[in-house]
Amino acid sequence: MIEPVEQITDKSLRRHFGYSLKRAYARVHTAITEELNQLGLKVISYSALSMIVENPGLKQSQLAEALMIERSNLVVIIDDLENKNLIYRAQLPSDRRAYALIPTDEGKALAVRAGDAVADAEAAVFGHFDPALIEQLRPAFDRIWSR
Amino acid sequence: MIEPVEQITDKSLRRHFGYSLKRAYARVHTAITEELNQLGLKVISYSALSMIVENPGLKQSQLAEALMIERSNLVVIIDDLENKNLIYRAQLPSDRRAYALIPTDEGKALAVRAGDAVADAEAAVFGHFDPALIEQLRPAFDRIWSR
DNA sequence: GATAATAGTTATACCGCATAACTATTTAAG
DNA sequence: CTTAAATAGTTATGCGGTATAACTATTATC
Repeated sequence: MIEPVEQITDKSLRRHFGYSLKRAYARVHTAITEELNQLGLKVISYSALSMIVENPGLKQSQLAEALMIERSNLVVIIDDLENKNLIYRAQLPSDRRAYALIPTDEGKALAVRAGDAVADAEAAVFGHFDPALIEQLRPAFDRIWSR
Repeated sequence: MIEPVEQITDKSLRRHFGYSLKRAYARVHTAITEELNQLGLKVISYSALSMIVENPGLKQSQLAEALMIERSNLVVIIDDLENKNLIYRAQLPSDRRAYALIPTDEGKALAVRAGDAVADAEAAVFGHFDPALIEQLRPAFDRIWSR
């Protein structure tokens, strides 16, 4: 005889730390996305803009590699930033195949505002974390990535 | 005069802890996906199978809510698990609209193997973490999620 | 000078996820 | 009791993120 199940448990999944990580990241990602959305940016376009402001003149292929996305997918992101007058494609005299990506003053200003908005969003999510713990975690997580 | 940029930095992005989190999660997700792929499972279908083994007889709508996915997207996942003879849809006498999801012996066995495979993959990624730190982080991350 | 490699672009496809609409069945209201 | 509303499962569809292939223009290599 098959009976309905009232109380659902997820003990077998909670065993995995990756699930805690996934869900925590989902919260951060949502918070950041909403903040950036108010500034007309997506997470990936904010990342691109920040990198261009920090590394003015870099090429699309360099940016794609740094952001670990495909060159082809970067095109529309750059198009969008350029249409919004946040950056522009400048001709590289040394290589006529490539573009040098340059931020406009407007782009530089927005990068600062967006960076602070992202930091605020993260602070709201991790507010109850000990700052010392965050600084302990950062290199530990970065090591996971860079190996 | 526009010059090529040799060395690309990402200081402005490294400021955000969310990036460290994202990249670390990407690594663990990849590791888990590869392990589960060898067992013919995706992350989401492993999650579904584990929940069904732990809560035999639950309905699809209950499972969808527990996994926080749409009912409509769960259908194909259940179809797949059923086609692989890992679970089956049983009629619920108390509600002819709903199915009771029941694991097969094969499904139960695979859930155990897959769970261990996931745990191994996570251990490989977080191997250099102090176990005490993990157990400190788990409830902290879960609190981020459940608020 | 021919060949290979690189930069940017376009088109395309797949996947994860969300919404809407539908059928069948159950529950709630009048 | 009958009708309306809610629920369970399903199908179709669209959107966003991501990956691959093919193409043109240009540069580097042999």
